[in-house]
Amino acid sequence: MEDRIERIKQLLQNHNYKLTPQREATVRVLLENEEDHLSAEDVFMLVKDKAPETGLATVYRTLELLAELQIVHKMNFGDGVARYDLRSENMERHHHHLLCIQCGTVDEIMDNWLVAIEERVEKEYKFQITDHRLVFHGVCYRCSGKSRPDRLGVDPGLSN
Amino acid sequence: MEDRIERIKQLLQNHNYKLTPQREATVRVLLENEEDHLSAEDVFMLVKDKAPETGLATVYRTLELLAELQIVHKMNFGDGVARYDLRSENMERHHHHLLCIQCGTVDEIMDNWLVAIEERVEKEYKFQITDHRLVFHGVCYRCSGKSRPDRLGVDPGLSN
DNA sequence: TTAGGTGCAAATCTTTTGCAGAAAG
DNA sequence: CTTTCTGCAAAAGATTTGCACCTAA
Repeated sequence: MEDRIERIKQLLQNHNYKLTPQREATVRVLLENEEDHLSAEDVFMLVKDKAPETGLATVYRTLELLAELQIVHKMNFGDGVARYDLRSENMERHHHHLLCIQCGTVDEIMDNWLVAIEERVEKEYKFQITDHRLVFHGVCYRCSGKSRPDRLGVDPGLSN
Repeated sequence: MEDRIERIKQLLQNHNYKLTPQREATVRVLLENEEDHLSAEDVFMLVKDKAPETGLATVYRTLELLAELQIVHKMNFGDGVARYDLRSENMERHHHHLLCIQCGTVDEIMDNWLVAIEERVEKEYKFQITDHRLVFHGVCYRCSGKSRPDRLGVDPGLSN
């Protein structure tokens, strides 16, 4: 937790940005909700708990900044708001989403199944890949009354 | 062309919707630009050529309707506008996107590479897939000064 | 005839910006 | 100090909605 903040602080400073209290609060919120895909408004409300004087515009600016520095991912699930999530430091690009069309939950899955496909795309389409976004739409285990799949790991919420 | 319109007309009528001139013009625009990924505003401007009295709100309403009926795909490439494209009738779900981070062009590729992956997701994550969205971000053949890859087919524009 | 559609303008919602006043390094 | 930030309120876009008037089937 603290070490990750420290690392992000370094990253900011390397680019001549300051780690203000507002930015730190924002980063903490993201860190504490790594499992979720928060909208700017979501983040704003959570940030207000830590630093009540923070303005919404600042949250937007911070999220944009963090996305530029590739500290967070900005995503769009088609519900009219951008959603943000921390890029966890190891498994970059091995990270896809399951969007439930019934309850709207977004689960994350981690796999590197696309590696072979990426190679083919690069070759056959002369396209130099830097990133990808893969979202499966469908019905999640909750909505079809199944137990939580082992692959998803323990239910979120308590860590940090 | 005409037969596809006829089929869409049937589909609408099956759901108690009418094929008004405005809707027909919208469908024709989508049909004539199958290769592209038009925004609502784009569609609106093209529809005005065919049916000048049409309002923007109607275009939005039509696109939403067509998306509900799964006649078009509504997509979000992160540039702040929704983009729409006809679901061509056969190769459903075998259809991905290459988004160039330099020129912004979106190319379509067709492949069923994900079939095996979908099976694993369904089994290992207990997730019943209905659809997926796969976008590769990177640099296209144009921006890296290469020739058009064969796999992409002839340059668009003239068909129908 | 009548349920479903339409255009227009106003309303909503998300995100961005201008600016004068802070504050981090 | 000086450059970078911040809050606020206003602006900008995209999309939706209310309403009185049409029109496809």
